[in-house]
Amino acid sequence: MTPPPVTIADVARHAGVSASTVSYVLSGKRAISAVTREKVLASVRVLGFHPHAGARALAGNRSNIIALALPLRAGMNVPVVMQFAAAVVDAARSCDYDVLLVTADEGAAGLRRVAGSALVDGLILMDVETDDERVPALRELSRPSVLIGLPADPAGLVCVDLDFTRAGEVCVEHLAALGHRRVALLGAPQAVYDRGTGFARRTREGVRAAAARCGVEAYAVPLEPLFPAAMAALEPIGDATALIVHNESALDHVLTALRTLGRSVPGDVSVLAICPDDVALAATPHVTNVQVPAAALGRLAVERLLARHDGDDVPAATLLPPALTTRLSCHPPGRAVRQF
Amino acid sequence: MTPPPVTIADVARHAGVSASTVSYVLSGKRAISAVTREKVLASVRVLGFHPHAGARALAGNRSNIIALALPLRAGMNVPVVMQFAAAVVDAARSCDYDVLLVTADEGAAGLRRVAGSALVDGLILMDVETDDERVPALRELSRPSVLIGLPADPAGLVCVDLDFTRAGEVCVEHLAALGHRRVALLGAPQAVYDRGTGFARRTREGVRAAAARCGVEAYAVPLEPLFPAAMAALEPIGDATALIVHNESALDHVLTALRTLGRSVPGDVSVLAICPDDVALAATPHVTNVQVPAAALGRLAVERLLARHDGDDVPAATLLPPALTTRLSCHPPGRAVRQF
DNA sequence: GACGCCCGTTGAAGCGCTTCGACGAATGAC
DNA sequence: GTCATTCGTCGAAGCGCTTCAACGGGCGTC
Repeated sequence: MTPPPVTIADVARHAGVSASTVSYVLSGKRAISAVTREKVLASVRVLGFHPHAGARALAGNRSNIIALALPLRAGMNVPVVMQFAAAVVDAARSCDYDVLLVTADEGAAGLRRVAGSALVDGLILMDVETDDERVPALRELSRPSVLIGLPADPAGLVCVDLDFTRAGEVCVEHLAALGHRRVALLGAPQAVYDRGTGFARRTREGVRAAAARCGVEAYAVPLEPLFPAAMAALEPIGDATALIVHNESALDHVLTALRTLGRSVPGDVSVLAICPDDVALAATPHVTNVQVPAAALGRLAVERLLARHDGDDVPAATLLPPALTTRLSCHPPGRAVRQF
Repeated sequence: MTPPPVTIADVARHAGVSASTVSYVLSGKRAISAVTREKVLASVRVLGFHPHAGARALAGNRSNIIALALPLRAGMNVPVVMQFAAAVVDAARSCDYDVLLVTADEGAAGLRRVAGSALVDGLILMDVETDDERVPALRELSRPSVLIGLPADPAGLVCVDLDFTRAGEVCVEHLAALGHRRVALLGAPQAVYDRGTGFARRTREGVRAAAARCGVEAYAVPLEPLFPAAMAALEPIGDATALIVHNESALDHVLTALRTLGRSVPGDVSVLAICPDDVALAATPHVTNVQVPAAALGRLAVERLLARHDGDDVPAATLLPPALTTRLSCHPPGRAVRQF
């Protein structure tokens, strides 16, 4: 019923060369004459040869798989996680790597398992918490790893992330320059802060630091991504003239809540978001935002990982500078603006 | 720097037995005396032995990995996809399988690659389109596959899904029983219908069929998951007394839009959703819903796949019957209800 | 014209595991 | 007491690939 699988020996026979020649053609690790190469490639095509992944991993001592540890728990900022995942898969595939999905539930044991069994050549972790049990485990693994995020103690680890502290500062500086003196940070759900997730806290610290520096009064309010929660969150900060929303699932709800309260954007309130560009552009009006560069970070993580796997050394931490894109949702305070 | 990996031979030596005995202890495929077993297991523990995945795959002719093909494209109903992914990973892990992430971008070639190279023992596909190029490819693969969803021509394939046709019918029947005579289906974004995604169309057909049968007038409107889109969608269906929302990302926006228009739920309009329970419970008021059983489907897909891999034969298609949970958002039409 | 070199190719040795067939010891039947 | 069985263990073969060392033939050099 199923045809017997094609092996490298079949290809070799068909092309009239040895198996090692086929291997060298495919890997390019040795010079092969053009004529032989073509013969071999033709046979590969004709026979539909796919090298056996297990055999390759065994002999070559590399599986060409990387593990991606994702927080699949409910309540995560799901679309952004997906963007990261897509970026990682994309970047990995372009380097001929596949991606093994590992959930955070499996914890450190799961990482030890996939690394210890040589199932993967390296690991990428997302959403690492301040006191994540997996962080010490990573240091003892026989495979390299890269974190997307910044744990409390990044010693001995390679991390990439957006510079959220700076992002918080940039937001405040932008608003301060426009003349705002009272701003509110609408952040992640409370649970995310409690969990000690780095990016949420760092943004908050950046906001506070820049506010102090710029003579701006700053509130910080956690926020569930639901309309009633957005309404409730706006209550205690009624006098803020600008909002920084660091919660992409809630952005639209915040805008709706403002509309419901009869406060126009940017006429009465300026709104600034830390979110992916597509979210900022899907909102009405288009929201000035600091981009969360999921694609760039995913790609960078893969690059760093493969570089480490090849024995190159790489910077311990790379924090991408935030980029603020001005759109239609921010204005100086205190003067209503006509919409065009 | 990195200690040399522990092999089965090391364990055998340490335990004073042969390598095959270790293998049999670990696989349980042959009777082993209790005393030997304990000795071996102790050595495994002491040495921290993890069998080499590649070697195991090569010798055992099974990788213990399944591929999960996900639509990582933007605009998908992301949280539900995540729920499915989590369920699949969970179920797979509980059977000692790992999950390889394959994106829809890779298309049929990607599936051929992972199956052809024996990287995976089987494949699970989500979000298959009506004329998906991958469907014919699946039939020729040397590995079993299971679809979550129902393609136009499921011949020769194993599929599991919610019975969305029936779900649409159940919604209309429920509303008809309450006395509603004009209902509107607020569905997926237009692009999803255009793409020919099965579940969206089947729901619509179910709604239409049941409406005709029950003497109910039914509109069907596609819907983007944004507040302004929700507002716009409500306009042409102002006289409907009940809404069926089959778009979980838009549910909250629809409720907000109704509130904005001064129409109370369920006083003026009944709202019924096809969505996961947690989404229905997060809304205000809690929304009567037909559950999308992501966890059950994910688990079922894995079970079916592994059964096929073991050579058992399994039903070609399994459509789970929809379950409607009555909450607070539906009432008979035409009489405003006081909120308690 | 002989020598050494390099290029393209090959055979063979593993990589670490599973599994088959075989073997010795212990057990039960008669 | 002998013979057939069963049980627990072992040795060896082999899964399909990569890679090393080696080899033969063409070339340039003197």
